[in-house]
Amino acid sequence: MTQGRVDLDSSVGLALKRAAAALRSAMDDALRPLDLSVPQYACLEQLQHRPGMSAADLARATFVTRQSAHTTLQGLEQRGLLDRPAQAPSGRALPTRLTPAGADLLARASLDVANVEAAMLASLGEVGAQRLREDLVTCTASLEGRKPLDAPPPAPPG
Amino acid sequence: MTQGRVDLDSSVGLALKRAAAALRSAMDDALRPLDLSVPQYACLEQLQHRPGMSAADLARATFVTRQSAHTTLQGLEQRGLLDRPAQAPSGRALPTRLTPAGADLLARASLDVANVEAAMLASLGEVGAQRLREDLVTCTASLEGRKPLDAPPPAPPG
DNA sequence: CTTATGTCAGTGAAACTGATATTG
DNA sequence: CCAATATCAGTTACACTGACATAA
Repeated sequence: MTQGRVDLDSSVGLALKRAAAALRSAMDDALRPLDLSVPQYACLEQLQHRPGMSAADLARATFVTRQSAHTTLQGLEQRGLLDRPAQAPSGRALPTRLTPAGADLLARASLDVANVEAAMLASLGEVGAQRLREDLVTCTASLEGRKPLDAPPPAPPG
Repeated sequence: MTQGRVDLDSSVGLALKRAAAALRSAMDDALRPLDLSVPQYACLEQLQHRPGMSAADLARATFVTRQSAHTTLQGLEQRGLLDRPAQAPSGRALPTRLTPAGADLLARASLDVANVEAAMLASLGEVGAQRLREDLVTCTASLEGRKPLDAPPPAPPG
C-alpha cells in the first residue's frame, strides 16, 4: 500500500494545505485546555490589538460575515471574556473590549499559540521564518489579485 | 478605526492561515464550474496517483476519518466518476479506480488547479516556489513531531 | 431614502463520534 | 475473540445567505 510518490508531493498548494491543517490542529490542541476555539482566540487577539472594535469591524478584520463575528462575540460575551455596552453610544455599533478575565485568558492563550508557532518555525531560523512569512503574504496577494472582493482599484494615494 | 498594526502582522501563523484560505477560495472558484469540491478533487487526485485504494487508504492519505472518506467516495461514485466492485476481492476493502469519465474530469480539474497554483507562485519564481514548498514541509514535520497521530513511537515492546 | 449595524432564523458543507455488520 | 473494513446514523463547529429593525 505504501507506494512511492510520483508528483503529488511537488505541489506547493498541497504542502500549503497540509501545513495549514497541521497548524490548525496544533492550535486546537493548545487552546482546548483553555476552552477556546481558533476563531475565538483570533477574535480576542484582534480585540486586544484594537480595543473598541464593533462586531462589523471584527468581521472585516477576520474576513468573515458580520453574522459569524456576531456569533463568536456572543459566546465570548456570555463567558465574561469581553464587554459591550447595552446601548450604542452612537449609531448601532457596540464598541467591544476585553474584560480583565478576557485579557488574562488571552495572555495565556497567546503564550501557548506562540509556543506552537515557535515549534513550527524552529528548524527555519529567524531569517527563514521571516522569508516564509513574506512568501506567504506574496502568495496571498497574488491569489487575491485574481479575485477582488470589494475594493479592487489601485489604491488612491493617501 | 483603521489603526496601525502592532505585531499581529508579523505572525507567520496568521500569514499561513490567510494564504491557505486564499488558496482554498481560489480552488473553490476554479473547481465550481466542474461541480467539484476541493475534498472531491483531492480524492480523485489521490486515486489517480494510487489506483486501487480503499476508502480506508484514502482516509489515511488525506488525513480524515474513514467515515468522511466514505461520504466523499459515495458522492463521486454516484456521479460515475469512480468505480468499486460490489464484492470485495479479499476482506472488506473495495479497491477503487477512476472511470474514464472520472479521469477525464480530473484532467480538466488538474489543469485548472495548476493554473491557480501557478498564479499564486507567479511572483516567487521557480526557485522561490520550491523553497517555499520545502519550508512548508519542514513546518508540517515540526508540528506533527509534537503531536503524533497514530503510529509514532519506535517502541513496540510487548 | 440610503447606508451601516446588530440580531434572529435557516441552511450547508465537511468534518466528527458512535454503532453495527462482515471478513480474515 | 480480535482487527480492519464498510456503512448507517446522528452530531457538531463554523461558516454562509436572507430578513428585519434601528440609527445616523
